[in-house]
Amino acid sequence: MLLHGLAAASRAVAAEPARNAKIGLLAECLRELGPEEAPAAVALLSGEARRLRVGVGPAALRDLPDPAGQPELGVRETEDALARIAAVHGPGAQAERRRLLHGLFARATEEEQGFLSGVLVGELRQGALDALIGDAVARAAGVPVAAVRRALMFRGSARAVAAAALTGGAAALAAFGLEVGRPVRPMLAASAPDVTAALERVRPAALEWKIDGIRVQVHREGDGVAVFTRSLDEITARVPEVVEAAAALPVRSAVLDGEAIALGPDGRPRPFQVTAARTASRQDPERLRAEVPLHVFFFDLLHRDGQDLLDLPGEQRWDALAGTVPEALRVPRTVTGDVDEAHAFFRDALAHGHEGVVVKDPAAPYAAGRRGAGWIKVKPRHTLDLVVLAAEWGHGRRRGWLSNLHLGARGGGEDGGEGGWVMLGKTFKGLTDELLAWQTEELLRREVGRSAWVVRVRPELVVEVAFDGLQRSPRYPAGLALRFARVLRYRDDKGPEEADTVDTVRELAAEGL
DNA sequence: TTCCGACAGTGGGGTCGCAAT
DNA sequence: ATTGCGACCCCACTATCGGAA
Repeated sequence: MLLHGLAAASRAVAAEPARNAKIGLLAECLRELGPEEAPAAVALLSGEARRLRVGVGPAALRDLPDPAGQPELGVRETEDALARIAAVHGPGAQAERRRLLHGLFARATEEEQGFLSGVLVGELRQGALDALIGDAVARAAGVPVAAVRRALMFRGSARAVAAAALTGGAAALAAFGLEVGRPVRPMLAASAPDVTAALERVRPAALEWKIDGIRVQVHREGDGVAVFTRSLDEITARVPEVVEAAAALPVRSAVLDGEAIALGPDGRPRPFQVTAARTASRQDPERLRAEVPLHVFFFDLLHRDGQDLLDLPGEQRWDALAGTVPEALRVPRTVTGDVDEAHAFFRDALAHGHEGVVVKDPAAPYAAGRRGAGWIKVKPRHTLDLVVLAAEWGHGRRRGWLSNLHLGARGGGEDGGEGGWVMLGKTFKGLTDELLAWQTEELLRREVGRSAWVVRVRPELVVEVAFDGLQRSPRYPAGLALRFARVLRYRDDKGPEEADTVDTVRELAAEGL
């Protein structure tokens, strides 16, 4: 099949609102492609092709050659071309990548160019990613959806699962299982506003500290250890402390789930930025660990000595973990049905400088790759009343609306802020369609200037903003930025002169927020 | 040669709308 | 009613390349 056909299918999927219909369109397309070409199509459609690190982003897509008049690119050929671009490294790489990219785009029609750009920046916007594509693979191959889902959980790659399903059917999918050394998709947590709400959903529950580090999945086989991130990238060489901790466990083989975090000499967590920088760096790990030591807190055990545990209830997995991992390497935990006791545990986690708690259903199996209701995270919520300084035009379904808000605190003006307002960050979250329409109108009424994406406004509207914490910022004038800011509501009862001041924010930061 | 800007990619993430159940 | 999924974009950071100093 030509890329043309795939691009057309993607466009049809985007235009179709119903999920079953999207799956039907995708399945039909995969059937037409057949087992030879469908895996490549799955890689392109699901965003997996991009994860090869093609090295092409929005900037490289800004000036492109004129499109071809006639479609001629094949699906397989396109995937191969992207892989070739990804393989280019070293001096002259940018020029060579550009040459290859332009060669590819010059052979693509206008619609194909748009499709390829979407693939490369991960913005296909067809309303179908991994999950729906998985369902489409199941339908095209005539196998149960559950079989595909399970294979996907054990094998991050939708491409590989599609190839197996379409050539070997259910039997081939059944061969996918937990393999020590190959990462599975980590189980994710839903969230609740507070401990009480979480316990209403799960009771009694296991509560564990929520550690603000990076997720690690640790595989041990004999003397060998491999460490993977949440996105299944391998970081073994960067985290020797984790490797040593796993190597010392009294097992032949194990797959563990946990969180790695930089702790200070007092045992209190360092800011997330410190952990992130440490684990992202590929410099000499021995020097790094001397400067910023990591600690690992394990909270789950998926496999031990030849036995898969992930279908067991959480309680049993924890018991197995407790029998395998010393207490110092386990996340602090309690089991209770009592709301007061749960609150006390939550407060204790915060008192130790941690992020909050994860409330877990003791009966829940390990639902890899799902944001199931089995785990619920709870974090304290802070709020500020801030002023809207400007807004950016939205994309996709927010096109035509002012979406992303620039948020400012009241300041003396000596902070480099404009007109006495000090910008602390942006947010586009928490806005309903109704609110988007309303704020677009109200903000345009207050417009004082604009550039390509940004409309600056008179600082008159006050929003109540929730956020998780404050972080050091090299970008914003106060040297501080909000973490995970989202809009709760517009304060029509407050004028800008009643907004929170940057001094208040500084005090919060000093308190360790 | 060294420095620095631009870019890509990765870590952490919350909330809404809607289809399906 | 609830759940699952995709879309909407945030901020900080490192690595890399390539051109300026």
